Amino acid sequence: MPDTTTAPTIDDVAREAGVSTATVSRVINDPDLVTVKTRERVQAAIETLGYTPNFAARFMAAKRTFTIGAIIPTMENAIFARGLQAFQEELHRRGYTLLVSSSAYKSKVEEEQIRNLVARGADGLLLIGHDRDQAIYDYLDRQHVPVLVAWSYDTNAHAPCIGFDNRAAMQALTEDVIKMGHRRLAMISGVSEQNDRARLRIAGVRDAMAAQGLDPASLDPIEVPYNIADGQAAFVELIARETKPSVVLCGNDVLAAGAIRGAEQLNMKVPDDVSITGFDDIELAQVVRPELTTMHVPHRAMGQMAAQELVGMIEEKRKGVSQNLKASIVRRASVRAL
Amino acid sequence: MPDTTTAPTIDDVAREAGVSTATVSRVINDPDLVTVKTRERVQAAIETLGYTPNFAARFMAAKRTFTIGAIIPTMENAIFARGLQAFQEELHRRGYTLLVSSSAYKSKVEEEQIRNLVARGADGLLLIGHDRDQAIYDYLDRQHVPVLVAWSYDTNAHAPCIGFDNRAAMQALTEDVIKMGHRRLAMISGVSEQNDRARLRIAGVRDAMAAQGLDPASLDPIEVPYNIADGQAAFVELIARETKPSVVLCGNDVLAAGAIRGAEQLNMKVPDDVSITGFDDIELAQVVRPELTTMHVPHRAMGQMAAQELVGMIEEKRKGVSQNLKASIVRRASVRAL
DNA sequence: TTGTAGGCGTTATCAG
DNA sequence: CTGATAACGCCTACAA
Repeated sequence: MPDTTTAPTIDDVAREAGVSTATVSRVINDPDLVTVKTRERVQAAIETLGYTPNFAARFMAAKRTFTIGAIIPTMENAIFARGLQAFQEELHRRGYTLLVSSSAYKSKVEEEQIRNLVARGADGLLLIGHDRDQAIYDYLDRQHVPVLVAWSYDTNAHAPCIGFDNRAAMQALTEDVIKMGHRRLAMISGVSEQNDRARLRIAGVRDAMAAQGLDPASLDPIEVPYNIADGQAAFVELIARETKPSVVLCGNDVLAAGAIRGAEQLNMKVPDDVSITGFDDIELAQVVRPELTTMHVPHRAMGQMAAQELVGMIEEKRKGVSQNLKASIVRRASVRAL
Repeated sequence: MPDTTTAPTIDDVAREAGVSTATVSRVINDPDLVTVKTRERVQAAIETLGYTPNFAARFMAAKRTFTIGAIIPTMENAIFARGLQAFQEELHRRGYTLLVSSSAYKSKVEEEQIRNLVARGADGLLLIGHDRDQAIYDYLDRQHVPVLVAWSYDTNAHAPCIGFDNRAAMQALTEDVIKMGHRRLAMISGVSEQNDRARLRIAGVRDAMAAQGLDPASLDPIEVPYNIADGQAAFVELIARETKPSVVLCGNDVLAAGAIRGAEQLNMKVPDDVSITGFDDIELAQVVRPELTTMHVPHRAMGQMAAQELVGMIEEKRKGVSQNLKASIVRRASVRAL
């Protein structure tokens, strides 16, 4: 009598089907190696017992899990949602499962999650941005876990990446704004510590200022967490400065949405009294009024390509090749020419 | 010479520290059982080798992973984000790691993810809503994996739940609207198949209509996926009907945001020409213009309580106890009295 | 085509 | 307090 109080194992299936465990294993992993007849018998046994292979055991024996881990800074806003969705879809298509954790933008937490996912046998990891301790890369190296970085392109970095040039993109957007006549620039940035995207976007604004004859040092960005309330508060603070900005460049669309609220709060009209730009072009950018002028990021392409590349690295045991995707300016109503 | 091409194991640590593997295991899992001296020696060895215990092996031996799995319908919009964040934080506080997958509202995918998480040794599972095949609950039962359902309260269901009464909440919101003078109601719902939240919200609208002397059968909800574009299209379709609605009740805030865009597209003023309501009270509700009258759901409380309850079920090996949280109407500018 | 048996990295039991 | 050693469930040579 089978033990129903515990999950069925491959032994139970073997016994039920009257074959060896090796045969059961084969019909699961390489069905062609088994006669149709026995295969069917085994499958029936699996069915009636409701057997599911135990991943842990499988992993220990085979060292493969067909699982990929992704650690994103946050699930609270939609910044990574679309890209991750595409990543997951492509992974699914290739027979991999995605496990995701969020680090709340805390590097300690991220490290913990990385170790966790690795210890759990993730065949590969997707990380956002390059900024993290070298020790983590060393660890990943020792564990032979392929890592791919997304959302940021930087060939000098330790890991291959599928992303875009945050700095150049922000420079382009800023130059566009300057060319529309803006001279008094202000910026609301995400917290730049351990966040290359935020850091590089600030640098991009300064690049543009320098290129257009403005003083880069005069930019004094406010750094706040990426959420609407903080963006709003930062905007109010910015407007209170002695030289009131004509445009507020935001590190992302969420912050920009907050800035728009800040403007409302101060009874300022956007873009008549002040222009505002975002970054990322998430759905939110078209929901707020006025719609945001922002930098469009190819979220889905990035996610999909990342999946392809990471799976390639795993299956072909090769180094990843980085890709620099194109981000492009989307001009909408939140900026006006002066 | 230690093998540096492969991850260090407990054996390596034991050798390095000159103790047995059992001792190493002890300093990791129950440090008090070991002398301070040997403990320190072992910890040093762990440090220098960069050792991380292998979860799979650990799971096989101990049958515990301190991991909890959550499967949410989507990560693309923020509906579940805040609650999940709170869930994760509470879990982290209690020493558990959260692994999340998204099912894209597809029951087949969800089932796959469930099996995956279980096979992977999840100590417990968080699922959204009650609607799924009985077979899945049976499977979970056989595997002795505790399950908790969130976002929906229903004591007749197979699993304990931490949620709110979707039906009663929607009824309350609808009655509120009716009492403001609205008689021509229309609804944009999420796809209700395998989605009790959507289904119950429709029922709630009908309950309210019946209670207020309107004909429930006259409601002919349009069901679309939960996203802005579909909400917009549905709104346009609704307005084209022969009896133009005075209020459009939406299954959630995302759909409502879409409806607002639909109104803009048709040059209708909200709430002057048509009122619109949402559900969930996510951040989006306060970003759109006009701000949404909606049903506030206690996302964070729900997530936190779910974590507490699920951990309790796991650690005390007991049945879960359901909780009916209170959702409350938030009146903002998208509805006007007639 | 199928079966046998060793090993994967830990934990836990039982001695010492 | 510490050390052997037997599981845990599966995969994979190797044999038959």
